[in-house]
Amino acid sequence: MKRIKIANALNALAPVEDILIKGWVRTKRDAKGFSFLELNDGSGLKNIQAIVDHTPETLALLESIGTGASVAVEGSLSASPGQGQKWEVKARSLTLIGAADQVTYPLQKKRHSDEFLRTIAHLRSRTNKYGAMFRIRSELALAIHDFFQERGFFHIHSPILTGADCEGAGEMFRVTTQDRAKPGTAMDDFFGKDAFLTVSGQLSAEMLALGLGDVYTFGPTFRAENSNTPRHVAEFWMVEPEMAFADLTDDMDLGEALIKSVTSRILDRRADDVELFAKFVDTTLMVGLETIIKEPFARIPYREAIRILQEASRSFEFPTEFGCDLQTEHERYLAEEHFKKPVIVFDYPKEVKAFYMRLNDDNETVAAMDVLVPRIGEIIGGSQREERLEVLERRIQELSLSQEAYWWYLDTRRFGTVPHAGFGLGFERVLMMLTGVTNIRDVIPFPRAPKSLDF
RNA sequence: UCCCCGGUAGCUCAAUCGGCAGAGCGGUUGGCUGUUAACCAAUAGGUUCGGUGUUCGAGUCACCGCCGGGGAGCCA
Repeated sequence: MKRIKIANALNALAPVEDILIKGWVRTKRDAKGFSFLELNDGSGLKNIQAIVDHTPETLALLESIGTGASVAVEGSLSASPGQGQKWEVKARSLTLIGAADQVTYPLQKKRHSDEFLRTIAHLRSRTNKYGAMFRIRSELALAIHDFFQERGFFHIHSPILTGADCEGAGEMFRVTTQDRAKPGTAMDDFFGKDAFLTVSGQLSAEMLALGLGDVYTFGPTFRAENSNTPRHVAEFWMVEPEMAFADLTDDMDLGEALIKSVTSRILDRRADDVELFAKFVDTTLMVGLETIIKEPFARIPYREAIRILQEASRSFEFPTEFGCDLQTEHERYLAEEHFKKPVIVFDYPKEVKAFYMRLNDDNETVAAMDVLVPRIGEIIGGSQREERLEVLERRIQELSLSQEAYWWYLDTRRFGTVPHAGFGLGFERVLMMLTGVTNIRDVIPFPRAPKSLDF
């Protein structure tokens, strides 16, 4: 008989005479003459309850079946006389697939701390919370692809290995095939030059956008920064759309639409999983998500943000003068206290932003924009790109960067340049936003961070 | 990397002034029961993160290190 997934079995409209389910035992309760087995196969949050009548054979089997064991149950899907579930499986046969020793199996039938579960990341997807998390994670990835496909964006694969530290986004991991114990130069290495893991797919995305029109990348990104915070990991996933013939307003419109779209999609498709987080992780989650969907995001120029901060009734540790980058405390004040909803800050001083961002007519600011979300902070960072060859060359010079290294980048401004814009969206930070989980290490199955490379 | 807090049973935590190392949950055993993180009873379970030191005596005090959490920086 073909196995049916538990999520589908629980959705049945009528009783089913013959059904086969397989899953892991979440809990076993013994009654007089029979036992209850609650099974979960990961297909959904809800367990299915199986009723196993005691016979000499099943009693022997049930001895070695406890929390964590994997089993197969064949029987009939029947209306449950008990409270709490519509359907249950009346077992005709029970098979033990893999036992779990009750003394050493680390997952108990009770709540565990996130810190402990992180030490058993290989097993935590068997808990309600992490099962829900990784189902939401999967749905979010699909939601992002659908959002862009519906708008005619092409999904491109930007390289993960990159040749030089010219991506301008922080410390990089070096990739080498050389033996640490033997001396050798970069010339002798695999690529004949230094190689690194990418910190951004943006430059590639720009090149492709200036040929395909609208594109996006969605891939792993690596930062070798020694960041020890609940918001940073060394390996994370980033979504980077890039649009030709677009300006900063188009960019902000796209970012806002994307966040709104994926939020409603998750609430629609993974409602029960999100509900778990709303119930046990952050009781204000639903209100916040409704606000994100319904309310237009606030949009203010950087100068206005500075003015708001200066007029704030509270004081800040860091200065709030024109030219200062916005600190975490400033971003949180704007999103959480002042606007109480997502806010897009744009037109930043050129000094605090990257060389490729388009210089505004005031010669002081660039067409950059950050989307700040309550509780999370920066979730999107983007800009209109500098499309004017002379201005771009001057900016590269001002920042003492190498013209030669960017020859191909500059070529696109040399031949048929067009205004274009894009941004980077932190995939894990969206998951934190959607679930209320406050540590980024708990939204990715196997987090990589300084001094942490297990599993 | 900097600042603050923590590390005690499988898990979550307690232990007064430096004086016999405990509880709840989980496990095991037995009982009860169409049960819902079932219930009742009994029971086992310890290198108090590691090292060095102070002391008659250290879970407790000092120093060094490791690990975890929170805040900051860097950033998505």
